[in-house]
Amino acid sequence: MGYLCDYCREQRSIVFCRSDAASLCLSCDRSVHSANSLSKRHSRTLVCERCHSQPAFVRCIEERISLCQNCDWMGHAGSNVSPAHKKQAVNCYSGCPSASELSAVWSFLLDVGDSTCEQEMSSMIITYPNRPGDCLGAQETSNFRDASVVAEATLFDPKPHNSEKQAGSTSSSMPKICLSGAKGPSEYEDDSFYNEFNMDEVDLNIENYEELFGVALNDPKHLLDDDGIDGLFGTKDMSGSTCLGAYTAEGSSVGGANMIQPACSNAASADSVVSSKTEPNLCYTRQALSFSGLTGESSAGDYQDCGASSSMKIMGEPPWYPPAPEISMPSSSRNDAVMRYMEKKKTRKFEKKVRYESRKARADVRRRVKGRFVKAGETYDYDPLSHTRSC
DNA sequence: GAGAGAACTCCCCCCACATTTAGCC
DNA sequence: TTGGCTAAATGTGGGGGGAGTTCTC
Repeated sequence: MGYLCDYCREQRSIVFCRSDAASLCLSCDRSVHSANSLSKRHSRTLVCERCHSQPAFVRCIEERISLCQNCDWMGHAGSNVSPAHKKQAVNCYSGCPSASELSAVWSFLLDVGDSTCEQEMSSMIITYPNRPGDCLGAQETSNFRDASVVAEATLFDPKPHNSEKQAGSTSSSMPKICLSGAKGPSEYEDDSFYNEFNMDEVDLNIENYEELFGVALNDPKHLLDDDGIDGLFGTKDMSGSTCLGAYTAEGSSVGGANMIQPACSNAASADSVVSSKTEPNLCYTRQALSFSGLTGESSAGDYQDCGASSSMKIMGEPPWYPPAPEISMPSSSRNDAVMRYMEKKKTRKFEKKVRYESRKARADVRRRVKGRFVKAGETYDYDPLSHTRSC
């Protein structure tokens, strides 16, 4: 049993939201991030199953565990423990994906050729079934990032295509995308593949989570709040578009350019609104569905940045802290993260929409008396330009 | 447990004036 | 139909203060 959801504190945390620096269960994740358009942009991924405090960026097939960059490094590259473990990249996602969409995001963990893909997918999140045969071979493992290339090319090419062609020499044994629709590998060979992502067909019912992940939603906490203000509990609008994130691999033919785009990287998300506005996500939009991801050439920091590293750094955490056997993250740090999450939840509001920047620019330099504008030339007690008071 | 008061939080309102919009010719 | 002119409406941010909530005794 891992850590409990930072929000409901009842369910096991499954995903990690970097913007909120919080680990959430799936139902809370959906509840929280369906609140408004800003929260929908939060990039989430699986939570590291070792430290339970960082977003997982890779999954070790041998150990059947999803790991963050740090734990992966400490457990593999940084030690003698099976550095050649088969690994697969773990995608990020944003928005309020349905169960089928979520399964699509993470389905590369499964062998597309396996007819039980959907079945396995359903249990993947919870149990992480050991499927050594599903993943990359040892050769591919060392270059697992290429899998993202294939995955992305397969995902985003608007036309049916041969993934092997798209992937080039590395594609022959690359895992393909398996959608939760589980119609079989042939699904990817025609447009029906993308029909899976057609918003008209996307099931946004939260019940899908229960169907897919077996997460009980009976807890009233999972219901959206009525206040309509707090981004976490506000709007009941469930009709927002779904935005799934996945790794964007460098060299991808999609988008027509090689892009080094740390999709999940952004300035530290001390404020989710700001981070959402500035998040340089590279979104490939097809209807209402968009993907973004990491470059295959991203540095370790880039991968780390896909998770909470930014906020953790802001909190003064060293980027590479050694994990403890059971709890790698200091409890104080975790508490800090939870505190930040709660604080943000408390203070989050809909941002004020500035319609006329010119007026804002003027207001920003207008002199005031007790907050009120004063006529030009009159005495004032506050000058925004000099931040001084004249009387 | 109930009530009173203090402490705290939230949010509306005010101001001047450049800009925008609407109406008229 | 288009352009020019005028008047009214709009919107911008910091701080005060009222209203509501929470906490303490």
